[in-house]
Amino acid sequence: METPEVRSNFIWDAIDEDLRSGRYQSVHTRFPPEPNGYLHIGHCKALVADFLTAERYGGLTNLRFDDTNPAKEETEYVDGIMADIHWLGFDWKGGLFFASEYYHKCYDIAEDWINRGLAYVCELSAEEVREYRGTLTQPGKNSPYRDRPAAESLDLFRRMKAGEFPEGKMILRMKIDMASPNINMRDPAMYRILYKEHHRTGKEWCIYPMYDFAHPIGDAIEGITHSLCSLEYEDHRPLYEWVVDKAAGMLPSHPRQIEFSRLNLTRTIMSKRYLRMLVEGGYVSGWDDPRMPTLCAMRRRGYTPEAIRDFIDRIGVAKADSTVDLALLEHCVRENLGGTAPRAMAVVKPLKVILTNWPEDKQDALEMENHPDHPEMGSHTATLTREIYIEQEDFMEVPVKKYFRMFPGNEVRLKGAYIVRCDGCEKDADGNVTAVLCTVDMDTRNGTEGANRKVKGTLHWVSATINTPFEARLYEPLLQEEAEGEDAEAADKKDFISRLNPASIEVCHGFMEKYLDTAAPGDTFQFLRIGYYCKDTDSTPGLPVFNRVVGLRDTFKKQLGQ
RNA sequence: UGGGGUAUCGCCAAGCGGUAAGGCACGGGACUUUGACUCCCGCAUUCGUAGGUUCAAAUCCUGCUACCCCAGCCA
Repeated sequence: METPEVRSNFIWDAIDEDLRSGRYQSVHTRFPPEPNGYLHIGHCKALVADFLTAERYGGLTNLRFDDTNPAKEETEYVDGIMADIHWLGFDWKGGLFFASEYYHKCYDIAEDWINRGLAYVCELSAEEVREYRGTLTQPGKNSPYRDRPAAESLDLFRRMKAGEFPEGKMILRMKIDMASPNINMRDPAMYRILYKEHHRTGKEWCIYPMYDFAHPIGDAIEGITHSLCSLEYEDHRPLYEWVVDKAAGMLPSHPRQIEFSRLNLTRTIMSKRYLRMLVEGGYVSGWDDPRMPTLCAMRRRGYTPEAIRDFIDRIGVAKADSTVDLALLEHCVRENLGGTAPRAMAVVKPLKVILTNWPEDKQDALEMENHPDHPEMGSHTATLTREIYIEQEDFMEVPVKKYFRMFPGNEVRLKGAYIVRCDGCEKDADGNVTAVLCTVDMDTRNGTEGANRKVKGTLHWVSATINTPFEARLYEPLLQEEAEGEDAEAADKKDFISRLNPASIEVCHGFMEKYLDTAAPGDTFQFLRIGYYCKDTDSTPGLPVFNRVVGLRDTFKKQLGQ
């Protein structure tokens, strides 16, 4: 066994240096989602980076919900996110926390800063604050409230907390530098008034700390050493440092923020805002609709945690903006499933075949291996009868060139059974093929000498009398058409919806082997030639539902120029 | 036109002064009771660009260019 080489990255290089220089003695990370939606594939990159980084250095990772905006957050998401992290195989050994647990600490620091002249209550309106902030090229100007006495700010701040003022009336601001070329340093807001019930603290507070204040404080309280985040926070880093510095006396650690590029996947919607629109607009059945790029949806669709982690491992971590080809994700899924999923036969789009020389009542129980490379996975029985179903696409009355499945005059092998010759077909009044007629070569039963004869094609099949009907859902992930043209980014809600692939779901009524009756929700099988299918965890008793995870590579279609 | 970043094969990504890893995709071939899988073979004389330093540069220096992020009382 070769030990897969764990590739280093620039973050680990930086941490190696921090450890070498003595800046830190250990490593402690945190994964800080805001509970305002479910985790999607894009979050996995940060999640894996946080957990694996700590693991690499023998440290721990905290799960901290960044719940500082009660207007958008809900308990449902907290529970969902925790379930998803566990499903991926990670555990917050460092502990479970909520930014809201630090409200009191944040408040104390705020009062301290007011007293030290580092913060002040500003009564400018939101519009005025924007005007005073200046622009990208012009410096801002000081708020007229900037130099009010600390005692005055303190009094106002306490009354803000007491609920004496309406939302928007005033905010608490850090006193940094209104002329800074970095806009984030122009006296950023620390606290705003919000009469919203918080999913954890209820009505206890009517003032809530902003991310730029609460996040570094939370990191420092928890003793985080390396605070990993995405690139857009790069110019918040000086602010992060400022907050940690000013609060140093009241907090145990001085964490370091390191940024890396977030994951983008070709044609995949990776914005919580848009995903929320799909859910709330009823375009999908929910966050776990198998067409969604959320983890809960991918799980339901049959993606494995192993495949996703392998994918994240392969894309690497760097600082360049990048968009990873969806094909890589699908490759990882196929590779993982190909080696582990039991094989089974099911016909998704059935076409009846009558074995004309097969006795009416004859049943032949054939042994089918569960996996060609893993004998230890055992085998099961499939029963051949006079009438069977094959896939519609496996028969052509008039074959195209290089077609070596079933057509009149051609011989094919029924997987694990016999070689049959196609003699013709029956049609209805409209000319549609209703049944195909074949003759079985009785000397070619699987396992006998005669079976060693070579034929070009092999087809999967299901008995027409001994089977279980099921519903196959061929989900395609919701993908966006590549937005072309100059106005590509001006995609408003309408454009966004209209650019989604329309035929992203196809429901088929097929037949599967009895063997599949024993499948448990979540079990995935490779249906011969037609792809990987997962028993839907959402299926109800009765008609079983299998979702397609991902299709097989189809070189056949390419050869035919389709 | 302020500030912060990034530029290595179609897509990711190693490389950290000594003469371009790897994966995906793609092309060709072998094998095949899944046209899958597997297996071979091919795929950057060149690292955004123009100069400079050096025996030697993707790696150092300088100047350009392109793209991304920032003007929420969101995170």
